[in-house]
Amino acid sequence: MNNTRFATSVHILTLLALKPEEWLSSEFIAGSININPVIVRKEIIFLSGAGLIQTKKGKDGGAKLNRPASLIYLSEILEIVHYSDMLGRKNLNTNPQCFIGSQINERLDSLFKRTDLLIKESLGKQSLADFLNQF
Amino acid sequence: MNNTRFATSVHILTLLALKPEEWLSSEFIAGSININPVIVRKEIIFLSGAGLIQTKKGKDGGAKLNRPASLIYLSEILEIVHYSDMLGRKNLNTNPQCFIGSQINERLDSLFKRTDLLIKESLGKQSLADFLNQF
DNA sequence: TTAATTGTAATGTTTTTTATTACAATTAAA
DNA sequence: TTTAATTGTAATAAAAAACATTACAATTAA
Repeated sequence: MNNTRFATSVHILTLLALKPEEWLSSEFIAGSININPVIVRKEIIFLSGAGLIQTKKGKDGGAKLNRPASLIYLSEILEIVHYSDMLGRKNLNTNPQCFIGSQINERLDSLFKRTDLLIKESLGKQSLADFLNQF
Repeated sequence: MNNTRFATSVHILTLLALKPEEWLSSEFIAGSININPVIVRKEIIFLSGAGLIQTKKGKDGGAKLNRPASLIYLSEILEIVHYSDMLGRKNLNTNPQCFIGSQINERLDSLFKRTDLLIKESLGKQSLADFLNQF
């Protein structure tokens, strides 16, 4: 993947972790990341769907953490933003009549999956609180 | 990253590893991957620049491995395609007046670098020959 | 009743990635 | 010497992905 979704989600959650009692608005969060509030709201929907945060509509609404930052792991964030195939994309349409072309995507798949798992295991040891404590 | 460069390079090298004595043309290789030959030639330039393969111009020219596949590691390929920030991109332009916004990219950088290193170490244990042997 | 906010859709813009065309330079072989 | 095949390279086009923007209904608090 080559987008900013992981960085954006981590940023959102770090802000929420810093003020666990407050409802932070998408406008405020967007101002910290310096991106459009709609992008933040869309990302927040995923985080909320995964149970990491809760949101409140209407005046003085916003988002806040649903559990302590010490119980939120970076691996969860990675899963929420659908990161996989960290080593890139495969060439679809490889030649089915070629010995290599016909099988390479299965082999790459296996390699990619093992690599993704390695990263997830590593991020599974790092909590949002750990991350925030580095500031 | 969200491109096919790693997959393409591995594909090229796997074909070369299968026929270590032959000069394979970009046209032939492109036919196996099913992409444009110019893309293959461009990728080959990087592989050649890194010393993994050699090329021969003119009629009956092409590319072949420069060392045994058992001495080529997947980590080298990763480096050649300039993969880094495997966890994605950062939001540049974060708010310098925000406690989080002003520091998050340093923290993410550190996290991203550690993650990249982990992957490189893992791929450093897998040779091209190992990969080909799975076919 | 008003103001602030989320949720969502629709559309537009920018950036990244891949493909295509073209051709000079090189090399092998007829 | 001529021909054919090939790399190396540039320039441009097309396609895909990512991000931004606008708009507004629904909701909520004050």
